[in-house]
Amino acid sequence: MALEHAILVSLREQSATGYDLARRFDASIGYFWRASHQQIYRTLTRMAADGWVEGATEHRDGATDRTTYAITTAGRAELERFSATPSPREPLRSDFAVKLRGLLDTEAAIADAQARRADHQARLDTYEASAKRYYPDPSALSEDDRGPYLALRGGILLEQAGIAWCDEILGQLDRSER
Amino acid sequence: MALEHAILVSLREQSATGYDLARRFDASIGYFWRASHQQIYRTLTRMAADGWVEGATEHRDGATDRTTYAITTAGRAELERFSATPSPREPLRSDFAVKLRGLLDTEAAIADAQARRADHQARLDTYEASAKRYYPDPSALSEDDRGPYLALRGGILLEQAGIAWCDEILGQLDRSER
DNA sequence: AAAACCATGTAACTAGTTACATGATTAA
DNA sequence: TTAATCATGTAACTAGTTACATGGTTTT
Repeated sequence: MALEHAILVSLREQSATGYDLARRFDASIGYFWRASHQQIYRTLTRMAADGWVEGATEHRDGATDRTTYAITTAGRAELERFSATPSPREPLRSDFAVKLRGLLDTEAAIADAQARRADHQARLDTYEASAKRYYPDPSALSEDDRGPYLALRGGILLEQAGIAWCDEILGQLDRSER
Repeated sequence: MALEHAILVSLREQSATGYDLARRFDASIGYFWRASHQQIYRTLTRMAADGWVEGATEHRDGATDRTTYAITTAGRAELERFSATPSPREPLRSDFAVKLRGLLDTEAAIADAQARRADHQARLDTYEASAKRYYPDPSALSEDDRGPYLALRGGILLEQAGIAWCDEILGQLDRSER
């Protein structure tokens, strides 16, 4: 399970509250692993019990208590163990491909493909802006940047493939629709 | 949830036992939606209760009873409803990308990328063989073949993107390793 | 004779989603 | 003064995984 590991990766970069993590999971690390705040709080509690993270609670008058989590030595060890373990391939589950496979409603499929294309394009734009901003010269990356850069490249390649797929679908279905 | 719909798509093509479906989920429809036999039997029971499929049980002396499921009118209606509903984008969850993002062990990452590349290549070979066999002339597809062909094309494009990603990773990490 | 395949499940567990809930602080 | 943001959760539910279980039939 990688939610724990995604959290560890993020906390290694910078300690954070559950709330901070939830926001990071809306971008950066969240490009590769989705998680809701409910899940994050639940998982942080378990990780603290396991000793992978340590929470420091700050009482603030008026405002809600705030717990900032930091990665522990055991957490770092776990990340190293994870890092050395081959990752299983993610099981593929695509509503859209299932729908295409059983194609019944061409017009709906066209609308769907158009919406997906726009979504892919929007993400691609985000990723490319990130790449340009943080890694302007990929041939001269610092050691710390290589991993994040390559992860981002994966996102870019996947979005591009998604766009190419939508274009093929639209090409085929639009033509046969007329 | 698309497991029900993947089952309906498959049963619409041909009625089947749970066992048959489980095997189909190792190939064809399973290229786009993974499911274990346990999940399939459980889901078929619920779908029968919902009236989307109908099971006919055959008692065979000596051998285990066998229930063959067929899609019902209600099941077809549900498939049409599904077909007309925009599909949400699948939430992205990649162990491998998380690992890359927090890159700690370059050698392990290289090994991982090599294994993934081989896996992508193997699937790509399978998909391309399927495409060649069943849809030798994509410019002249029958109406029934358009959906399955386009779904397969999605698989092909995704695997190609996966291979390209692995190659970039290996290019970067191999170079910096030496 | 052993292995693979046919055929169907139960049980316990882990992961993820959806809905609901609370209450302060800061920016428009 | 209204909306957005900060901050944290509980509860109920749905989906998926892992381990275990049974027993006949066909192929090597």
